[in-house]
Amino acid sequence: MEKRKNNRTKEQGAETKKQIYACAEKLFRADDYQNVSVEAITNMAGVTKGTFYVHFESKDALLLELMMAYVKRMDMQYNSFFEGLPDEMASADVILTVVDKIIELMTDQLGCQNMRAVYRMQLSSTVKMEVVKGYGRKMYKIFQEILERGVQRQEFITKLSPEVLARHFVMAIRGLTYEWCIRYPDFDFKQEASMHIGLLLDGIRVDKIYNLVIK
Amino acid sequence: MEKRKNNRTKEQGAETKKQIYACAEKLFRADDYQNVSVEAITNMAGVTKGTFYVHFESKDALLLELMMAYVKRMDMQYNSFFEGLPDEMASADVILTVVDKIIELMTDQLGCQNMRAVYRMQLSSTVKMEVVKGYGRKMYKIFQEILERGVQRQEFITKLSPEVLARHFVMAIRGLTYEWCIRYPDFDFKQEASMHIGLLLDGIRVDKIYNLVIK
Amino acid sequence: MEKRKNNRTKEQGAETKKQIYACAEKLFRADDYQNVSVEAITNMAGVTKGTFYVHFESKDALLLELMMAYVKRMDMQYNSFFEGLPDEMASADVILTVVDKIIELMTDQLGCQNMRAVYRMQLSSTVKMEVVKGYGRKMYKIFQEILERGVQRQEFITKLSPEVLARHFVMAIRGLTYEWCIRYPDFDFKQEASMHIGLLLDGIRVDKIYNLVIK
Amino acid sequence: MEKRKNNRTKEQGAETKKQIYACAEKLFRADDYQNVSVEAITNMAGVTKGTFYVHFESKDALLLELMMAYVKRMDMQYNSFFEGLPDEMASADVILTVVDKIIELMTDQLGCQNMRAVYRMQLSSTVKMEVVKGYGRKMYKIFQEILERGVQRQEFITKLSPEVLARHFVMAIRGLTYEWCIRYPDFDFKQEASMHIGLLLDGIRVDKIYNLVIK
DNA sequence: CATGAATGAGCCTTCATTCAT
DNA sequence: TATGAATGAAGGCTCATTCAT
Repeated sequence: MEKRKNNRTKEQGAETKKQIYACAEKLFRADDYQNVSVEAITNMAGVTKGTFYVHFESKDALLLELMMAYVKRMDMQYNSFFEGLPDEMASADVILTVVDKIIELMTDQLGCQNMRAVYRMQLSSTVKMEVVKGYGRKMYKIFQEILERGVQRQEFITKLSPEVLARHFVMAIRGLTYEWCIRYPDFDFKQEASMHIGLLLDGIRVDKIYNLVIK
Repeated sequence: MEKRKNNRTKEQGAETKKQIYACAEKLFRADDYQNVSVEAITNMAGVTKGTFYVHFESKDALLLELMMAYVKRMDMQYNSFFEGLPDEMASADVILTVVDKIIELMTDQLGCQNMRAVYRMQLSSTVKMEVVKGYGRKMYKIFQEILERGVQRQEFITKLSPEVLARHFVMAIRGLTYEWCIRYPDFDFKQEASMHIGLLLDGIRVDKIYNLVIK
Repeated sequence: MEKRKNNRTKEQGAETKKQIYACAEKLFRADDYQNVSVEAITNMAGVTKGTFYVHFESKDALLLELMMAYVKRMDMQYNSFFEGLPDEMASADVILTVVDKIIELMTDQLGCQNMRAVYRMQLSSTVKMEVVKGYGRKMYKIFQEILERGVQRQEFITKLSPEVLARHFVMAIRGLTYEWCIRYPDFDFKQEASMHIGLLLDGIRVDKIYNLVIK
Repeated sequence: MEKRKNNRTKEQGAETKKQIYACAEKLFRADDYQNVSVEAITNMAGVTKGTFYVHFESKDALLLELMMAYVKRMDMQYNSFFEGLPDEMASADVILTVVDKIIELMTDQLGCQNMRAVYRMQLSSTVKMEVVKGYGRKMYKIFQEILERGVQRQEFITKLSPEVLARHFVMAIRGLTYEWCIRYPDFDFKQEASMHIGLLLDGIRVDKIYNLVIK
């Protein structure tokens, strides 16, 4: 009898934590981390401030958990999306499609405010970078793979190694994301990214070069 | 006699303001805007809080002034450098040289920590965006001008307008700068920028394309 | 068991609020609203400033509650006294008796200093007028009712409507109260009020007029 | 030569003081004393804060001067107006006309905010009452005189002495003024005062009583 | 007489966090 | 697990007043 109670209590506890978690996410998406108070979160979650501290060590700890989850989730999603693409697809299209997906995920799942928080954290020397540092690692690997294949298939031509190129693509994505963060909502993330990555690709795409010369 | 007195008090006032200004800059460089209190600034400047409000309408107003000064200073320097370049220089080289100069200015005059502060500020929702939006305007104009000329001289070929292209070059610079800020000191800003901008140029440089095809 | 605990904490909270409330009242009685700081209140109440804001949204909100309580208490007491009066009593006497009672309540239950505080508050532009405006509403209704009945019973004769007349009686009471507040203790509130209201009644009392004419 | 200079300086000084004075008056009329800052006054007067303290010991001192001047001016104006009325005018009309004039003076020359300040001061035990206390003295004398004459001419009939009656009329005026202060701008001071004083007069006017009985 | 920079005490309010229950 | 009262440090800002010039 006691056990059952314990289980139920635990379940309820987990439920409550999830609730808080979800509300925090919603609020962080709408406003800056610093402007979202614990009270606002607990009010939305329908619990008291005390409860918050039962489940989270601090506001910072919550943010950390949140971001770790994001990074993990994003990375997994990039990857599974990438792996789902048909092998015969043109490498340039693969890159453009993946980029599109990445932006879609950021826009829909993270939201601008959250991304902003991540970027701000990276610029704050104080904050534990470890968590956030992992961010982009998967993206880098994917780009590298695609580029490598593209070169092998002679779709791409370049003097740079796939590793170096991949780094620059990731940098471009990061730069665009930064732009999105500071220009939101007056920035069409998807379109600008397509164009920008398109530009980078133009320099290495065999087909484009061929086309230009024919003309 | 009266004038001199007046001048002297005025001078002192300006001095104090500068002092506050300088301390604020130092502190904002080290920490986030929101975490720097007016009191911290005035303590460092050796004045009272009241004095702060003699010279600045609010904490926000100070930040605004600070950022405007940054933007203005940088913009002026880009420009005077650009105007000093010989007209007959190849457009691609002009771009690469200007980019080099921009990086040099940032590295030598502002420093990474300072730039970091600017970027952090831009990510703080507190700051009125209007001012920040002006940032890079000069850079943008310069790129636009070079690209336009390059197209006219048939050094560049592209389906995009010079305006759009310029925007993307500026974005690239910004992205690289962000990268520099978060990777410092493990990031060779100059080299990475040259390579990155080089990649972007590759897609529009007539000479490169020609070379590739010949081979 | 859980409930009792909850109740106890709640009780303590209510207790604290009351304590703050009482101290605020005391201080507002002694000095102007603007000159009483939240800190002064909390110091007196033996709590911290933070606690204040647990129980009251703002200093203004506290004042509002305070005033509403005053108004409500007084109004209830007027009313129950009035309703206890015999129906057959002469209307002029009813008015004079009610006025007597009103003065008695003010004198004995509120006290001059308190009334002073209320009047000072009403003169402070800070306070939201809506609440204050309600003040005297009950008194007004009572006067109106008596006057109406008096006219119907032909004890009173006047060209003015009971509503208008009632308003003027209320104003007279308020004026007298103000006088009491600033002249205390050199002002025989009860006597002066009787005389003053008597004068106002003289103009509408049929019996008085009749008497005068006979003579 | 020195003297002339001194004179000129003095003149200018007086001018400046007047200027500050006038601006303070304007601002106090528009807003509460506590909400009008020294800076606001000096800004409007086009002088610096330092100058303010050359001419006035403190903000309070300025208010005091202002009020003393008001009281004096008002009293003088009541009086000269009253003395200008034709001797043969009916006493009731004299009272009504004088009351009208009093209200006019308050409305046009003092303004509601100023009056409010006076009334608040009277309710503040701390403030030096001496100055404000004189307020109304002249008014009382005028009423007394009119009432006395009215009784002598058998226009008024009452069991009360002119002194006592006069006191009640003054109280009524004060009450109405208080009402004006707290109800402004939703209070038609002139009309309400006419009506109210009319009511008081009704009880002592021989003509009115006569009229009623005839009907 | 006039300036205006500087003061410093004070104000209201916020908020992450603790803790007894 | 959940509550909610209490904390206390901090924060941005105001303003009457002083004083050297």
